[in-house]
Amino acid sequence: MTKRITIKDISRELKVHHSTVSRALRDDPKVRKETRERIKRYAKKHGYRTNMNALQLRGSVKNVIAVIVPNINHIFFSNIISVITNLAYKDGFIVSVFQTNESLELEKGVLNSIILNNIAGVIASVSMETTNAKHFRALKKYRIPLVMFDRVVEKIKVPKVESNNFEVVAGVVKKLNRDGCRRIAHITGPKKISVFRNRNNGYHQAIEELGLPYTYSCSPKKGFTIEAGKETAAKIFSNKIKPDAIICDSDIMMMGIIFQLKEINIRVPEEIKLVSFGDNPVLNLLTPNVSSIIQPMTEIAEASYRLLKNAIDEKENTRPINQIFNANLIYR
Amino acid sequence: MTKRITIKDISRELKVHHSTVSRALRDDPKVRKETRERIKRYAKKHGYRTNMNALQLRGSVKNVIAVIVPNINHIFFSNIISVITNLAYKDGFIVSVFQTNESLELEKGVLNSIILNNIAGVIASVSMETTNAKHFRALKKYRIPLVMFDRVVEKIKVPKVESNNFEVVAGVVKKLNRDGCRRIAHITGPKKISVFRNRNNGYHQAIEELGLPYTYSCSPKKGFTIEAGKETAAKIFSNKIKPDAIICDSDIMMMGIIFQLKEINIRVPEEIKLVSFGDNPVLNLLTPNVSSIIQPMTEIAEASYRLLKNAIDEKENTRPINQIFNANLIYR
DNA sequence: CTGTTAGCGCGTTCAG
DNA sequence: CTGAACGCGCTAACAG
Repeated sequence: MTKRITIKDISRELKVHHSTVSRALRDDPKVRKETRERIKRYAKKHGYRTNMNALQLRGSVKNVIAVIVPNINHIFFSNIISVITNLAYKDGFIVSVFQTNESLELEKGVLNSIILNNIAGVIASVSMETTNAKHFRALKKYRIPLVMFDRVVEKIKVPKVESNNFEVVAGVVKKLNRDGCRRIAHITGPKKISVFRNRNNGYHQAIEELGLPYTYSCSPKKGFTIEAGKETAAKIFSNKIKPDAIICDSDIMMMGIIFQLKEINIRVPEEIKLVSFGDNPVLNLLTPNVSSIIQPMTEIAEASYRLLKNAIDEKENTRPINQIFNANLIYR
Repeated sequence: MTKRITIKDISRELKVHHSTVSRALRDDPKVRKETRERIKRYAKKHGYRTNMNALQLRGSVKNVIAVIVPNINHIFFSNIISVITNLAYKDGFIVSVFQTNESLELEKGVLNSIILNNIAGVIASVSMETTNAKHFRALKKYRIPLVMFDRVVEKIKVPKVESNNFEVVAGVVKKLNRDGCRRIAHITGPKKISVFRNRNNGYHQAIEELGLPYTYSCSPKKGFTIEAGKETAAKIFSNKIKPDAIICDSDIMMMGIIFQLKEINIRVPEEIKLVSFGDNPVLNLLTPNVSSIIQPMTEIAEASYRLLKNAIDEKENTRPINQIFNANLIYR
């Protein structure tokens, strides 16, 4: 009651050696069946639990997986975490969640903490401030497998899971153009982060192919917030030439945009068409005039976990795999 | 590179005893400054990290906190986790997140896993199926402090953090009545869970005080989903007497209700007034006709963490504290 | 100031 | 079939 029961306690009580107890508890047939059962019964009765620390100290197992995200609060990330947690649980892993709050400094600290706690593997999506992968490379030194998803760093050779960002945005631009839009703007994130760069490249590529004269793209300084959406919309519509369509990488920001458009009496979709990466089902339901690009969150999460699991089991021999999943446009 | 560097490795290399290295690394003044610095320099250069498992095995530290929630995907819970994660990080704790998916069986498994991994402390909100606290009581046996929040189990004596559920719902009913509503319905969760029972009690108490003839309350079987909201709304409006106001404990369900009301052409708020516990800022923004009860999520998370931290530090001598925070109605 | 020894809980030899 | 001894990495107590 007052102290955790150990193998030695059992051995003392049952007058057998603790190594016998150890074997019995792991169903080693080398222990006589009778003794085995007696030991197991006693153990169960007294609520014996193997001490994971002792196991891990011996190097035989690690059972904690780390998930690093910029922000747990975002539906996209909380969904990913949710799926990973469920999968990991089935395999006997615990999931520790780390949140960088979009700060590189915090991200570095988080990686430190992960190494300190010798964790089995890491699934990560980087902060907006992250440009190089130096701190992630440290994991390799400690033999901790790493998988990146969504916001990946290109310079590091690890398995990665992404959406087809380039293609989907290019497709959206063309679709909008077919529907008559000629001044399409793209609100995205820092170019240094591949996911945003890819999307923006897809945007520019399509604009160019279509030969449209107007381009406008920008990225908020302080992360994707409703406030940033409002400000951005205000800025865009203070310009002389105003867009007739906006593609936005964040549904949270899109909220702010919608809000601001109401303020200045611009009707959606008559005067402007809106498309956003829409992970929030609530938002999808409530904004019948806004088109959504739906990312296959479950698939991304499953693939990320699977890749990490393989790396932990050393099935993948260092050959980094990139998996791309298709996002789908729901056009409204 | 190939293996994690240990204190012994350093001691071998630097021709000192490993205990000296241990002391030096912890800035023990008993080690000559010169030696100390030499050791620390070497350690840093070679990327030495203390092995947490060894520390934990010795019983000196535990640095993992578990947070148990029904569902990470819900804004309320992901918010709580976010705040706790940030706070815990500052104190050197890692946060492991466990998700019960509203299943009692899974919850039991989760607690097993927590005990197995001897974790420093637990912050929990129970599943919808949870009626007794037997599995939680096991934590006590292993001396793992527990704090419950939001969905608490009453029968167990641990620190708890809740909103003023009874009062806030009673207040809402009265407010609605002042605005002319006479047939107010309450959609809640299982009565076995205190948070829902308290809200429903507040509802009934106010109805009674006001002497209103109409009462209607129900709870979805399968948890709070958009689908459940649609079904519930459909059911309510197939009855002869229809409500002129609905209070809903879940904003997700409220989404389904709004949707269904549109289907059957009932106008909000002219024909019916809607109030929901609204944790989703996006939803708040988008539904100007729906009133929200805002829970002080940050405060709840902070208080929960603080209580747990105190329990871990043994500042609280087993005296269980209940903290109640006020939720606020934003009336629209 | 530094080295020696012991032990945290466990699994794995290696002997019997 | 079972016991004895050892070591994982670290710190604390004791001894110089």
